[in-house]
Amino acid sequence: MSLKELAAHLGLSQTTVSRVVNQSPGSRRISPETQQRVLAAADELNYTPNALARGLRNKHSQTVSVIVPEISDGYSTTVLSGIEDALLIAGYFYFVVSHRHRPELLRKYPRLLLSRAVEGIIAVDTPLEEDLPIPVVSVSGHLRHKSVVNIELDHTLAAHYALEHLRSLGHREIAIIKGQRFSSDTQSRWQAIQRVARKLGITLHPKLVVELEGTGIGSEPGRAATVKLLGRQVQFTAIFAFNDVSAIGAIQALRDANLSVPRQVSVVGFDDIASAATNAPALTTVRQPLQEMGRVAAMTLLQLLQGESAGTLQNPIRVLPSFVQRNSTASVLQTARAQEPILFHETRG
Amino acid sequence: MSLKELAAHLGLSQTTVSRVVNQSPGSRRISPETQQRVLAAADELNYTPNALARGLRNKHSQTVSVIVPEISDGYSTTVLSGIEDALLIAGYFYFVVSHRHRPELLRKYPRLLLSRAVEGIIAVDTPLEEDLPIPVVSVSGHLRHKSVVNIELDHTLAAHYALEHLRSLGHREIAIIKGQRFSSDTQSRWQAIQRVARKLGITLHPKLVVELEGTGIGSEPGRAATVKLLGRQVQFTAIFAFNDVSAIGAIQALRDANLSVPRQVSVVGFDDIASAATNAPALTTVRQPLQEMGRVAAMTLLQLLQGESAGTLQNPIRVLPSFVQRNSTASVLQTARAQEPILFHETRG
DNA sequence: CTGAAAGCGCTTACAG
DNA sequence: CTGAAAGCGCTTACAG
Repeated sequence: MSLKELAAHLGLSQTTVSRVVNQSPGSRRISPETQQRVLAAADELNYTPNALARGLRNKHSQTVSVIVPEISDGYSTTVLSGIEDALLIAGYFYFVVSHRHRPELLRKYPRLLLSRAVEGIIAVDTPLEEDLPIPVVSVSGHLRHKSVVNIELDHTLAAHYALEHLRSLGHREIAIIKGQRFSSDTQSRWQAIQRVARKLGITLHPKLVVELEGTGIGSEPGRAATVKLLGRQVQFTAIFAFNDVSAIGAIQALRDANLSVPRQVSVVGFDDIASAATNAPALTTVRQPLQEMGRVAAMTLLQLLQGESAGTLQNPIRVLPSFVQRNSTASVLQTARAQEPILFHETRG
Repeated sequence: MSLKELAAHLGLSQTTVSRVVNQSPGSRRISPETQQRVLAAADELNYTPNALARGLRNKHSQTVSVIVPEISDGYSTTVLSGIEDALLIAGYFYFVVSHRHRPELLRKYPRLLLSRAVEGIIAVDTPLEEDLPIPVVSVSGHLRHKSVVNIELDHTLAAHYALEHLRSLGHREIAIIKGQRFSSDTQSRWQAIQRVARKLGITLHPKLVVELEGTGIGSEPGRAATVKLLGRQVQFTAIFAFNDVSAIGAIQALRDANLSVPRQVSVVGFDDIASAATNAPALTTVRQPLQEMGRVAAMTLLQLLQGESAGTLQNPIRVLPSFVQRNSTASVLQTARAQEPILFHETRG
């Protein structure tokens, strides 16, 4: 059922019918009776305007895209659920694409999306190389292009929560699991940790710093990093992990090495994904307000599409972490280690 | 950069340029030199065809939609990751919408999507009321419309895995947590459980059957159902939960009631979402090949879009579960209960 | 080997 | 108060 057919059916012009179904300005002067007739017929004949034609004519597609590293992880999807709320209310639909850290996908997706006439892009934890001709909002992406508005967590506060918590529990030998090189948050989080550690008088021994490697998903990279850490034979009583999945992996590795969490080693995660609360043990973690970050990102993009300039908005837009204390951390005084030193190298295969 | 501009730049007609950039049949007879010139210019001037115009003209948008109950849960997103692989390779993009079990969204989304000219829909665990004029593939949706191809798990085998496992461990008093009324899998899974229980000689006491209630996400509904179960003061040594998140909730409720899993109560989940393995205790569960189900759904939809008729395809397409034994189940002989009866009503508030 | 022209389904400036 | 016509950016049947 096209507009033309509907108009023919009513004995009216497409112009008139278009005006009333869209309640466009021009519809103000159309007689109420005609309006009723049109609306009734549109409803009865189940007329739905063709969004392709409308988009072509109006030069806007009411479509945006969300680009994420991986659709199946808890991080991206929590952000997505926040994005969806704001977007669908505004009448926008969105394409989801995931690049899985593959450089060729990162390169070609922006162009592909442009050819799909998306009006804007939300990039989640994704480094976008080129400066795009459409508005971009970046969540945890730390992009420095003019047209990009960044939504960023306050990493200093985040680091403060975690390190101060561990320090107050008596931990001094704290291992850090840094993020993968390709993860946008890795640098800023690591810098914040160094800054805060210095302020708190905590020394970060280089041998107690490992980084996640590879594009593996789930807890595997965290497990591998922790195995490597244990292999270095340097004493530690706590681990601050880059994110919850790697904290979960770290706990697996510690358990495999017969180290009890939190009795012998405390572990702090990051993100507070859904499974953090149900993990064994339940994860003490720095919570990112992921859903809120998604909602803010979507609302910001909507503003940009409304014509707001990226320059006039606050940029970056900061969001605040919170701290969730559960069962993966404990006082170092209560650990076995306080009684008898644990020789980590004993645990090596 | 439009086709018209590109053509003007080259001193050629739109027809010719269109033919070569699309390598359409007509391009066979265009001189190699012209082809080279066109391709070079297109590349240099960064020409990207307007997908809206192309879709309007060709009557296909190269777009489909995936409709899920909830974007932020592990189930939908694992299916989504399987869908994405197959779809993007074929040059299709997809809109994601989530209905969150809200009837008005379930009613209006199909129309909205139709007006967006989507060529097909993949419905994940979602009941679609009307028969749509485009191909629909349903994952765990159990839809019975002519135009719908269903991807369905073999629920009989799934029930067999779980119940036979529990029976072999000595469990006789097995509680069942059924799914929410609105969940498409609820009926078929429950029927399979009854059938298999009968075959295995297991009696399902009506008082040991509870159902998940409400649209709450995460583990909360499973926890609430288990609290209700405990309140009924009927003896049981095992729970077969509708899915992993409710199994996780059940374990929380049992722990709150001072019942140890698996020492006093065994719990079997369903799905094998990512957090099943890292839960405390790690979940014994019936695994659905969710990613494969997504991939099969996408490939099937692609076939239908290629003109294959739903009638000629196998329907439903069955996929097989597998069984993953972890630490949430144990032999009933080793339980405390074997020595001394546990009075569940003692645990009530 | 190449092109002029029609038409996909809309919206809107212009006219009456 | 209503409509005829142009045009958004494409593709393709038809013509030469």
